[in-house]
Amino acid sequence: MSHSENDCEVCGSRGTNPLCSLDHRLEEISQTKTSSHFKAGQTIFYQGNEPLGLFTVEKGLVKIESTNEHGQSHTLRLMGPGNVLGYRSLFSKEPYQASAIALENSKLCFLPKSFILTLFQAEPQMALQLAERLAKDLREAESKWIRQVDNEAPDRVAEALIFLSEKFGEQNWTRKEIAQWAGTTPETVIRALARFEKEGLVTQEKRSIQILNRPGLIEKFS
Amino acid sequence: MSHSENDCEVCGSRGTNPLCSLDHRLEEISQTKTSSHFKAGQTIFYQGNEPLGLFTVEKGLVKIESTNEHGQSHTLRLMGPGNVLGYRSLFSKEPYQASAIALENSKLCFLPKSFILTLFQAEPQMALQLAERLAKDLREAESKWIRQVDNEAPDRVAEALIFLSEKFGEQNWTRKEIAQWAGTTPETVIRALARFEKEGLVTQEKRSIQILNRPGLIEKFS
DNA sequence: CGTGTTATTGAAGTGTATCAAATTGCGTGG
DNA sequence: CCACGCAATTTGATACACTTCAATAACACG
Repeated sequence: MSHSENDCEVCGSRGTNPLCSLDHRLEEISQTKTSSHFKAGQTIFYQGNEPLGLFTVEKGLVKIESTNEHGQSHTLRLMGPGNVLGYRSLFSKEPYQASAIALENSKLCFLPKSFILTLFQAEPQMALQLAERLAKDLREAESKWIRQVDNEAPDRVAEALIFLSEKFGEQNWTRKEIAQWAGTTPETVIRALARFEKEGLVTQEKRSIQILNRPGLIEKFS
Repeated sequence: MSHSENDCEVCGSRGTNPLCSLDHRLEEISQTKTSSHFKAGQTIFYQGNEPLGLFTVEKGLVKIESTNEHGQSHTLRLMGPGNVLGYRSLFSKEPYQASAIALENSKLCFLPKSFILTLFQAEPQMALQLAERLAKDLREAESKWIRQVDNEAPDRVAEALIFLSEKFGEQNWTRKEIAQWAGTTPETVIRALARFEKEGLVTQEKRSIQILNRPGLIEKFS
């Protein structure tokens, strides 16, 4: 038996993705799924629309971002290889509360809602694994609100630097992207970075940021 | 057959509680559960501890509150009759990230973790209903972070007034409790209330607040 | 090589936390 | 039932962190 490029069995992100954790369902999933490519900047789904199903990031990086009526955007979550997209709306039976946008050229596979629901019926532990993800997201979201209240902007920038580098190391984040994650403005990010550089915590070369003293940054927000 | 006061079959919060939605399990649940009373101010579970199981609010009001190392507390969620406590930690397999404290004299019933897990095995749709709650909590938590970033303190106070009165009407909230919900200080709440009173949106009689112009308040944060 | 995006810096204004002090209101025990 | 004590509320003054706006510089890209 030969495997095409689109075969789940040879997918690199299979190990970390709860949707593909069941060997005996893999062939069925492989046949049902659709593979799609998105270029950097393209939108995978839009805030306000009805959920279609679940996406899995096979390669690339996707941000979940919410835009208010004033046009200001904030980054809520980031999804890399093996991560699932769209489960919040699926579980809550609500429209998407945010848009999903590719940050780099990405490959995703898609499973329609009807199939997912049948799968949940037959394999409840799969739903439970996604619910576990949901519960952890909730902890992170509530923690983030608290830190927004308690910590000052530079501390949140420090936290953003640590988080973004830890989870998506190679990425070259813009000041604006860091601001949208830290809940502040690009100018404040720049001034915080200048201070961190003076304190010897980071260096800035052109537009890229290198962390010199990780513990020093971590101390700022904990 | 006679029913005791502690019989699930005559429990007022049965209709809204996903844990008691299955008629054919009700007797089993009724036998397994433990009923407990908590006076206002008493703690039901503590941040940092391992989850024991799930609580259901039968009567009263409970706040989920997180306290940081500096002793500042913030209210994350509020639970009234029919609401379940402790599901986040149960799903995420993490310790409690916050404490649960009774705001008024409350009656809760408790089901141990082992029983819940068996129940989930047998009745997956029950787990899915809790996951739906989780997904909605996540939406609310992420929205709250965004509003903390975008809106000014008085707007958040207006929002707190609307939310708290809508969901737990009769309650007489202190300025501090409003502040802990709105992510600000009691002083700022007081000054916001004074402004709202001058604008004819609310009146303050002693320590109680009456909303005069609901739409006017809503407009402040939307 | 030019054009648009991103980054940087400065100045100005303001919202809100913080601290301190006075007052009000409430519950408790005498 | 009143008086007391304590907590909650209120008000004012102060400080400052951060947003906002604007103008310039650096860089990436076609």
